[in-house]
Amino acid sequence: METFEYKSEYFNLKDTLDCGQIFRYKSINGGFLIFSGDFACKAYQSGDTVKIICENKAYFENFFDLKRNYREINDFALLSKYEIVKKSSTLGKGIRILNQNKEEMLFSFIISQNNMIPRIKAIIERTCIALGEKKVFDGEEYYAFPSAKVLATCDEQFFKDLGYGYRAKFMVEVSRQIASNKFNLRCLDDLSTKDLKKQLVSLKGVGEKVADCVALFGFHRADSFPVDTWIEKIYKEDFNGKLTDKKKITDWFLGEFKEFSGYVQQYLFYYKRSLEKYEKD
DNA sequence: TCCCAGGGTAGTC
DNA sequence: GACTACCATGGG
Repeated sequence: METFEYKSEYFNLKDTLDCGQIFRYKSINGGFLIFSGDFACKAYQSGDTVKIICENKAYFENFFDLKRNYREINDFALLSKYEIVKKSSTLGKGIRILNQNKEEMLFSFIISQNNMIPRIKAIIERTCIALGEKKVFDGEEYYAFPSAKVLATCDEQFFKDLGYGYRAKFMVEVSRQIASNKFNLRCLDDLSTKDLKKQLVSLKGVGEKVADCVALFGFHRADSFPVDTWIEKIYKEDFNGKLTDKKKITDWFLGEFKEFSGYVQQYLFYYKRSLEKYEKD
């Protein structure tokens, strides 16, 4: 077991976890239990300092993206000519884009299409319990995210019984393509973001938006800008945007925010959803 | 009852 | 290329 601390005004654990990029974590006394692929860690924040307990320090240093300069990213957004970008980057100052498991991101965001975050979490949780390897970390039992090889042994009805709905057939197809090595997620690192997305979109159930999310959260391609229904709403309401084609909206944001696009997207997404929650409470 | 959710596919033109 | 019906499920 290893414990390490990271001190930064640009790391807020709760905001990083709640901003919609990760689906497997839960609150424990005073902190969080976080899962990624096969691994787990515990993380606690007090003030500017986050304490992380894990069995694989190198993995979680990379997972939390601790070697990147987030001051530069946040400053870029704070200097934006758009009021909404300033506000959202102030609220989300401590958001970091996690470096998550590529397979897990691919399957998670296939599930995400036309779905709701609490329901996505529930489906993933049921999938891990049904198929994932049972593990114990620091006294906590958990189930790893199942490999494509294991997912590929299941039929469509199995996924439907877990609540996948019409996405069940995508899971069957994609898991079998990966398990049979017809599609290899580990050979895509050297591709440009454009070519990476082209490869991802070739998979059944993966369109532009899902590919953007996998590129951003699995490959850390910050020159990605996923446009979902929330971002579409922001584009219309807060940027007075007139485009209707989602691919053109993505391109417009990429033109505005360049290599910082992915970070700004998360600031905006979190801000808009936080407002909605606040209004409901 | 209709509308919405971190949308995508397949068919049509 | 753009447009559209349809796709499961659950919450509001």
